[in-house]
Amino acid sequence: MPRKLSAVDPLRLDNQICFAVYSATHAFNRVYKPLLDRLGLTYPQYLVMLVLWERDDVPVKDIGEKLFLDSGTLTPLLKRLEAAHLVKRTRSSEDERQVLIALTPQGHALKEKARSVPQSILAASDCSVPELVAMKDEIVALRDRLNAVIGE
Amino acid sequence: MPRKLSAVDPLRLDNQICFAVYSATHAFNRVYKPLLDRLGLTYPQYLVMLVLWERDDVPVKDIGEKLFLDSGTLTPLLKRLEAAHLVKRTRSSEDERQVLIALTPQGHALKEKARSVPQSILAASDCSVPELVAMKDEIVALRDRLNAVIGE
DNA sequence: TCACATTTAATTGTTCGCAATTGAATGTAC
DNA sequence: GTACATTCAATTGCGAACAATTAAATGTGA
Repeated sequence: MPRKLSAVDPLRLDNQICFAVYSATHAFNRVYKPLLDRLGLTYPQYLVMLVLWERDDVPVKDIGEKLFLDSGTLTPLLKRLEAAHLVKRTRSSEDERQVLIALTPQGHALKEKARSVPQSILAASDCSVPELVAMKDEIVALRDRLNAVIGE
Repeated sequence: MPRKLSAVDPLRLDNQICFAVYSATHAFNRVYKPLLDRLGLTYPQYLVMLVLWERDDVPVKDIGEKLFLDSGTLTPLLKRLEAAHLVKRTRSSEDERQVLIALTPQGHALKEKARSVPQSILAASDCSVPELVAMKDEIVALRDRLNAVIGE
């Protein structure tokens, strides 16, 4: 007995892993929204803050490499973070092409308010930590294989 | 011997499954770009066409429910598809609140040109079909759990 | 040294994505 | 059958995301 044709149709929406990933991204965004509203951040801004909380006083390029974003996205985003008094943008004196991004005291302080975010997300995902870690590793591996192809 | 602190820091970028998903979405987008350029479509437009190739003459709302997008996103996107002569937008006579989206002959014909896309993506992902299907199912399950929380 | 390439951010223009609002059509309660 | 609520698409405004270009600073080779 042949399985349903739809189960193997390569153009069927439900068979696309890319759509699974795409729609999961938006689902995450919607879960994050109320949590990040309290911090006054959007999700991409939150990602930039995660990078800076690990290490700040870094050039825009470094942030871009970690987040896979370019200056066309980051420049206006960082200006908004600066307008919110969370970061300071300073042109490097050693290499005047670079703009260094440093946290303000408020930017540092916001980390404390952000500590509760990951566990809220964990609760919403309704999934064990080991399961999530395994999924994350698989998705990162897939992403890296895709990115490898782009470079060709 | 304790494992590295960074391995369990919940605010560390590399520990965030949401960032894995977010960055994988962008990686997919970049792989799709050259393929979809040949069809004259963006990735979200391609998703809409996938929906319509399964069944057309459907209201905007139905497309939105399948793709988790609202009219604020779809209305301008569908107008661009109409300007490209791929779809026709007609207000329903039975319920004048609805706008029905139907494929034009060119819209139908584009499906043939799109058939090669999925296998190019499969090749780029450098992954077996069963592995991809398993990942897709896990991600969809996670997405649905996240979406369930949003409705609360 | 001087021409040339490379690096880095910023800018411009187009397309998503969504919240909030609007306005018209439809459904429901009384 | 008239208020009232609901549904549906469109609109507005803002923040990404990215391609393409620009401009300034730096590096390199002859």
